[in-house]
This record gives sequence, structure tokens and C-alpha cells, in this order.
Amino acid sequence: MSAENNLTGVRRSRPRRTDEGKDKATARDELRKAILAGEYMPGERLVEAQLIERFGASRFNIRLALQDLAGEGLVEIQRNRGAQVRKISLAETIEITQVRMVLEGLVAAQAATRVTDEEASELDEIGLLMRRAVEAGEFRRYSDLNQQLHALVRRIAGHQTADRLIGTLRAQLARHQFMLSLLPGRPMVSLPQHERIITAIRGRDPGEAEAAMRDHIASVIEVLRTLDDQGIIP
Amino acid sequence: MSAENNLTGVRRSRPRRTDEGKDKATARDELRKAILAGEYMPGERLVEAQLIERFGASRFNIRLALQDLAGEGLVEIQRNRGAQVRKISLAETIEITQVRMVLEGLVAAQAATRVTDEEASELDEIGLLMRRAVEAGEFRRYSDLNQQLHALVRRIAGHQTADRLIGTLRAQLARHQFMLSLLPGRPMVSLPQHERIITAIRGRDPGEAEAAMRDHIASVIEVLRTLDDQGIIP
DNA sequence: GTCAGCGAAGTTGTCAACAACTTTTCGGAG
DNA sequence: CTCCGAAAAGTTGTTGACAACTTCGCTGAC
Repeated sequence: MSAENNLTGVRRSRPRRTDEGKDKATARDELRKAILAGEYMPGERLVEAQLIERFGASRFNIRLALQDLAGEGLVEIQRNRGAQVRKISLAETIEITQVRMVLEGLVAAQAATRVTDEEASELDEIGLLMRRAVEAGEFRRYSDLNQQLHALVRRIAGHQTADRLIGTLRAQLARHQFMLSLLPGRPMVSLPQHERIITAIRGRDPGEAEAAMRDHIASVIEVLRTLDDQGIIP
Repeated sequence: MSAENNLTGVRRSRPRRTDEGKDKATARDELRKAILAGEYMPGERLVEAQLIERFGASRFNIRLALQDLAGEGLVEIQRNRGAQVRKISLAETIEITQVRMVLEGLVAAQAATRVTDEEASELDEIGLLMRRAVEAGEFRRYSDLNQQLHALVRRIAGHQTADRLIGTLRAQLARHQFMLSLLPGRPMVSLPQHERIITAIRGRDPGEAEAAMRDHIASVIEVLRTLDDQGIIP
């Protein structure tokens, strides 16, 4: 969400290799990765001194990194009380997924108007691999392919604004994200939905592509509501 | 005789209540307001020293404020080159408006499922005022009412996630926003669209509410594309 | 026992000085 | 006159020290 690395293409006149102090961007990316990997749990305090030790960056850069992640909704900063990994309620999870639904719907529609023949082949390829993964019961692999498919659709659409927003929203749900794919029976339901999306984009039918994507994500929301009734997610 | 250390005896006037040093949040809000008011044009450099003078905040807080506004997409920061008001191309304006279209569509749908009788009256009220404003040729007032209507729909929906995103997107387009309402003939086109939105929400018809909102904003996108062809907007 | 008050420890917020980088200026060689 | 390069000016990036705030534990009166 920022153009901060100005790679001028010109080599540095003054090499400063020996410095191992990491800059803001590096610290931010590593910390985000750690949070998404679940190494810090929601609600856990992020004490600056500890982060300095772990990531080897200066306090200044650590603070900037925390500010950035707060902007992304991954971290919550309370004045004079420090930062903690943001807790996301189920209600908020549903809201976020609803927004993802309409955004990915928009992206799917745009992908349908822009897809090239080559990209269509890529879509087919992923669809095929998905079907195989489901038949083989490789659910983890199916989950990966799921992400690949959504990423490919976004790449085809080339909608930077929607793309960026979807990225930050997905990050906020990273914890729940892959759990869903592993629910018993989920792949059987979502596979035909994915295939419908692929077919619509291949057929260059924006309306159908959007509808297919929205139905797909709407069914995820249904599952979330079910989990709510069962009290599975806090 | 380099740095003469200041003895603890003389602390400039105590940094208590009376001190006018503004904090990050205040500086950020005031700077954002100034940018949205057009006091800084797109592409204009935001030199820290000048901002310190104008807003009376410390450099530290000015920098934090700039970071925040960069996160909101209002400002662009290039490393070692400072900040400037972000320029938004027409292509990006269209992208942002497309995202707004689907987000406000979602919000309208949700508003239709939640609207109370009292809120329905408020909608009617605004609709009535809009019609009168158009008939009286008060376009500036119509533009205000337009914003009020959208804000009311969002309030009714109570969708925090979508609400926040729409807010930041609207801010990015603040410059173009009100220009559109002032285009000749625009109110005549958009008034019935607004009335359709109101009717749909009143009728508690989510699908129709979303469709009405999307058609409305889609027509804005059409105008943007037209302006592009005419080369009016850079 | 307990609870208010007080102080220490731990953590975050802010600042001013300094370092590094970019842009501008200017003198001299060609 | 123009171009090159280095110094100067202007601006931003970073650091370490310190101030302010929160939390926790201790003491002692009741």
C-alpha cells in the first residue's frame, strides 16, 4: 500500500553492507509474516523491546512498522498502552467476507472482459488440478489451489484498487481462511462453484462471472453463520 | 564547544495543558482537511518544515501524520524525497469508483434489510428536499443532499467494514466528487436514480436496492469515461 | 484481611541533535 | 557556451536520551 522503495536502478555509490539494522519495510513485512503465521495470537501484546530483539531493527523502525500494520488492520494500537494483535470477532469476519464477496465479484467480472486465450488455459489448468486434488482427498493442496485460482483471477482482471483492498482483507482473515477449506465436505461443495467461475470467465461473460464468484463467497458466509450458531468460533 | 546541555532547571514553559503543541491525530486531521479543501494541489510537495509552521506541531508528529495519510492514499511518500499530495489518474478514479459502486451496493442492500420506519421517513425527507433543490436549480444544495443521502444509507446499514473503506475511497476522490454534481444535466439524470434507491430501501427489497445503487454509480462511471474521451480531466 | 496511597518497574511517547540523501549552485575545463 | 563535477544548500531519515504514562507491588493504617 505504498510506494516507498524508490529503486532508482542506480547502484549505491556508498555500500553500507555491514549494517544489519533492518529498515521499516523489512521489519513490517517480517512482523506481518509472523502474525499471519500465527506466531503471535490475537490479543497478544506486541512489546516494542521484544520486537527489537526478534527482528533486529531499531525501535524507530519497529514503531513505524507497527503503525503500518495498524493501518492494515492487523494490529491495534492504544495510546500509551502499546500494540497488540487485533482480535477479529465473528461478526466482523462476516462483514469482511461480505466486502470480499462484492470486490472479488467485481474482479471476476472484469477478468471476464479481459481474459486472453493463454490465461484461459491457465484457468483450465488450475481447474483440472483442483478436481484431481479433491478426488485424491488432498485437501491441503486444494486449499492452495483455491488461493492460486483467486490470485489468477485478480491478475487477469488487473484491477489494482480492488486487488490491494482484497489483499488487506484476506490478511485480516488469514487465521480463519484455510480452516474453511479443511472443513469436512467443503471441497465437494466449492469445487463446482470454482468450476462455474472458470467457465464464466472463459466464456467472457462478466455478469455470470460476477454472479458465480458472489455465490461462491456467499456460501462461505453461510458456513460462517453456521459456525456462529454452533459457537465454534469465539 | 559543541552541544551545550540544557540543565534541568529551565524547561520551556511546561508541556502541560496550556502548551499548544498538537499531537499526531490533530495534525493528521487538520492536514487531511486542508488537502481535501484543495489547499494543497495534487503533486504539490508537502515539506515537513512548512507543515510544522502551519500546523504548529512538532516534526515528529508531522511525520506520523504524513505516514497515516499515506496509508489512506491521500499522500505519497518517496524515500528521501518527502511527501506530496497523491495524484490520481482518471483510470484510477474509475477503478476507485467501481469499487465504491460494489461497496455502496452492498451497503444499500443491507440497509434495505435493516431500515426502521423512522429511518424510512428520513429517507423520504431527503428525497423530497432533493427534488425541490433540483426544481429550484440549487445544484450546490443538491450536491450536499446527495452526500447526506449516501451517508444516511450507510448509517442505516451499519456495516462498519464497508463504511470505513467507502470513507477512505471518497476522500481520495474528494476533488472530482462534487464537480460531477455540477455538470449540466447531471441532477436531472441522477434524481430519479436517487429516488429509485430510496424506494427500494423503503420497500425493504435488498436486491433492488443494490441494483439501484449500482446503476446510479455506474452512470457516474459512464460520465467519467465520457470526460476521458473529451480529455477534460488530465 | 484489605484497601488506599505511594513509589518502583516497565513500557510507550516525544524531542532535538545528528547523519544521510537529494537537489541546486557554481566554477573551471574543453 | 556547454558540460562535468564538486561543494553547498535544502530536506528527510535515524538515533539515543529523556519525559510521561500505566501497571504492579509494597507498606502501613484501619
